[in-house]
Amino acid sequence: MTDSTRSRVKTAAAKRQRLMAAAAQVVHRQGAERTTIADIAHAADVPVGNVYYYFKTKDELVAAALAEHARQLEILTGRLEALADPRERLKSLVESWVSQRDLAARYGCPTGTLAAELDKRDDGGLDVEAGRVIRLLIDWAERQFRELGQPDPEGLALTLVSAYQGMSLLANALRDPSIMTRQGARLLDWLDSLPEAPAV
Amino acid sequence: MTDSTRSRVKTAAAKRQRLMAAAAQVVHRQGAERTTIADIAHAADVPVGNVYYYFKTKDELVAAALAEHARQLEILTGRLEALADPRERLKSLVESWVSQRDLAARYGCPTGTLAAELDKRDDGGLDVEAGRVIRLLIDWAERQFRELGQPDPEGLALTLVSAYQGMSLLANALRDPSIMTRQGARLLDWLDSLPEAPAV
DNA sequence: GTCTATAACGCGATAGAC
DNA sequence: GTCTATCGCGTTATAGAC
Repeated sequence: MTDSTRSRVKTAAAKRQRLMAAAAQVVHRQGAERTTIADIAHAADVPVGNVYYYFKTKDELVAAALAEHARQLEILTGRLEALADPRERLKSLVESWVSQRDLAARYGCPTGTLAAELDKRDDGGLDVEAGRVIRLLIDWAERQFRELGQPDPEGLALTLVSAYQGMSLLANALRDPSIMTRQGARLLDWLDSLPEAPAV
Repeated sequence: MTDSTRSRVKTAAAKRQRLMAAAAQVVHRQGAERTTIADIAHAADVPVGNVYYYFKTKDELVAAALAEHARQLEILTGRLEALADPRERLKSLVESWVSQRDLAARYGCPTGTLAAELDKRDDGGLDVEAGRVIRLLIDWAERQFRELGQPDPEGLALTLVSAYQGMSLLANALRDPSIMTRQGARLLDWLDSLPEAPAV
């Protein structure tokens, strides 16, 4: 590979990455259906017609947005692993949700709203892909509850993520960020109330 | 008003009602954006071009779908008022959610998914209207918690509706109706655990 | 590899015959 | 009051110049 080739590849990869990030952001704000290729191209500062060189269809761009959300989630959980106590990891997760309250009140949870939208389709497997991204979060939470020695860690993980999706949707529908703060506080109390090693 | 006029009016009103019910159903399944006027007209068995006689724009049809959901909600809560104990009313509400688990797993909560979709717009006031329908449910639940003598009835109502929206979204995203059953059971336990008249 | 011009299509909305 | 034919627009996707 020559230098010029490498530089061209690097530019192409960078453009592709810019398009992925732009797709994630614009789709979060406008929804997949209302977002046009031109919207994403403009946000990524890439010529409109050129987008098809990187993504053959619009659905591929939506899939890219999902992958970008999955990447962001992995970055977040990766940071949380630095904490020694799984309970602290979970509480820190809740706190990061609350810190995003203004964004959630305006556009909802990026993955949750996208999953809901894609589930209205009968074609393609994009809806299944969205479910997989949400599963990543549930599975991570389940591992934390298991480490805490909780019975039914999957049920607890489901409850936690369900609470997050619910409070995001309500904060969004009622345009009220304080819902995130108030319900987040309830979740923190709940996590604190769980016994360290419950009787079996 | 002559007999013939009344009969014409009655037919027109009936057609309008059919269109409202069809809009609610089709929009729930396909989402507002993917639903075309033709889809609704076909479901209501009304000639396609004739729809505009009853609803001037597509947005008016979406608003009609929201109104239909509000009407269904009032029918449900009206039935629950027959129960003497507010705790039983709330538990019965949860049970009705669980009984709709297959529909929720396929298309989510009708009002919640529609609200999330409409909140992606910056125009019109349809998103605010969707928030109002969700508020109806929260306010009703709040009255029940207040009758139960609970402190912070609004917070409890928010938690309950939030849990419903969250479990509906997860059941939908993961295509798993058993999530409604399991999280519904948790909600019933929670309602049972609330003291009748807590210390002030 | 990059970008422009345009084809092909589906949709909401309207005009006007019945 | 009812319905059909059609316009105009915005969109995805492609063909092909550079």
